[in-house]
Parts: sequence; structure tokens; C-alpha cells
Amino acid sequence: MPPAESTIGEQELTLLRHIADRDSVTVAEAVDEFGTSRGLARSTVLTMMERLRRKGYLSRRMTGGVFRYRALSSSAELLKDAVQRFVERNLDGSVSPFLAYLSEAAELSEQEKQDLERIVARLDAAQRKDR
Amino acid sequence: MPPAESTIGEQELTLLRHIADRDSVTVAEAVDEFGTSRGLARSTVLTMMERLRRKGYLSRRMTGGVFRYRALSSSAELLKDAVQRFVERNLDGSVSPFLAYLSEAAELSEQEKQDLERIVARLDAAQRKDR
DNA sequence: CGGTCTTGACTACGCGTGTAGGCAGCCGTA
DNA sequence: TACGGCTGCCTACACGCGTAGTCAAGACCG
Repeated sequence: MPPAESTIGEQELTLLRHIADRDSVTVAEAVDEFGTSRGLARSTVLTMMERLRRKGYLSRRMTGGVFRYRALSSSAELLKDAVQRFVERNLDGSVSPFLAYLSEAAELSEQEKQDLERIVARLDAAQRKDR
Repeated sequence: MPPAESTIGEQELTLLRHIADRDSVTVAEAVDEFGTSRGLARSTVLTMMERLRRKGYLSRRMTGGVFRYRALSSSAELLKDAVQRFVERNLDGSVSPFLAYLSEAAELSEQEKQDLERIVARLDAAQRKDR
């Protein structure tokens, strides 16, 4: 996890993931592709990007008179970290509540079901090896 | 989910769960059992409890000259809701990142592993019935 | 050359949350 | 009865985040 353990808001994370999903963007691009559809002013997007940069989630490079911003982590990694923070902070490190959610409320896609089965299978294997 | 969909902060949730875990508490008890160990002033705990009450998470009843507060949802339910909110707001409803976390970073207890297996088993059963 | 557009920086404001101080009433005890 | 303690309420403040206006400087175009 490259960025230091700063906090990050929901909207910030969404924007950061948007950027992480596309390698590098200018503010103008982010506004067009992210801000406009959400009714955000240009300055809002700019402010968020600057904050993300100060928090260490984004880097930027001047290219042709304009800054291009780049995320330092992948979208998947960001999400995993967000989940981890959530589990540690809100669930005391226990994933039981998440399992409760999975079994009661979540609707899993085919892909997710398969992932889940793979996880369980790997767990079984590890267990057998352990003892 | 009894309480209306108000927001809730981390510390608030922690306190709320503490209360939910013990049926009913007075402010003094909450201070002793929750606030003191965290270095919180009495007024801080009181404020939080009042906010939780206004948000609909707590009720209270005057008993012997003192209010006793009671959570309207169980701790497990609160956590499940928190997970749901988190998934919806941060993960666009997809639990894949959670699965990634599960498989890469989480350490599961025996109980949790069993829960997980049960979920998968139930998923399989449902699938067979579906088609 | 002057106007317009774009870009980046600065400033600002409201709200939620974490945290707390201070005050007023009640109650028991000296 | 006077005082200390407990209780509840009101007020307050800082900080983070979501949101945005504005301004200055450069680029571009007519």
C-alpha cells in the first residue's frame, strides 16, 4: 500500500478509483468523465484531486503544459485496503458480520460465487496441510 | 432495520454496539464501561448517546430518576447493516473486493471458516434448485 | 493586440462527527 | 440547611470531506 495511512472519503475514493482505472488523466478529463455526470463543478474535482495528491494517493506530471495525474495503487488494491480498514475499524477485525451479510443480504454474481468457492477450496487445502 | 437511514460515525457505531450488547445502560454505566477506557469525558459519551437517540438508534426510559438507554437493533444487525452500507456505497454493490480481502488478507477463525463453508453449501443447493 | 478559454491555486462554507465545558436541578448526607 | 455529587441539557470547537467561487497566468484565436 504505497500511500501513507491517510483517511479518504467516499467520494474521494470513487474518484481515485476512476483515475486508477485509467492510467493517467488530466483534470479536464476527470471533469468530463467523472464530474459532469455527477453534477460536480470543475473546481470540486480539482480540489479532490489535489487532496488525493497531498494524501499520497496520486502523483502528477506536467505534460504539455497540463498536469497528468496518476494513481499510485490499482483500483482493486484500493478497494481491498478500504475493506481492510473497514473490517479493522468497524468489525474489530472479525469478518463474521460480513459473512452474515453475504448469507442474508448479498446477491452474488456467478463470478463471485465461483470466487467464493475457490476461496473455500483453498481454505480446505491449507487446513489439511496444516495438521 | 428499525432506525431510519441516518448516517453513523465509527465511534458512534462502536458505542451503539456496546450498548446493544448489554440490553440497557445508563449514561454513568456507559461512561464507566466504554468512555473511561478510551479517555472520553462524560459529556462526550452523553452527547454521543443523545445523537444516537435522535437518529433513532437508541430509546430511553426514565427508571429511578435516571434514564436507561436501550439499542433498538442487535449488534449483529447493526454490523450487517454497516457492511451493507459499505458495500453499496464504496463497492458499487459488488462484493468482489471483499472476497479479495478474504482470500488475501483476512485471517479466519475456525467458526468463520465453517460459516463460510455453510454459505457456499447453501449457495450450491440454491443453484441446483434454480435450474 | 485584445478578448476568450483553459488551467491551477487559493479561499470558503456547510455539515457530520469527535470531543468537551459549563450550568442548573435534584438528592443525600453532614 | 448547606454542600458535594450525579444527571441531563445546551453550547462550542476543531477537523475532515463535499462542494464551489474566484482569481491570476498562460494559450489560443480572430
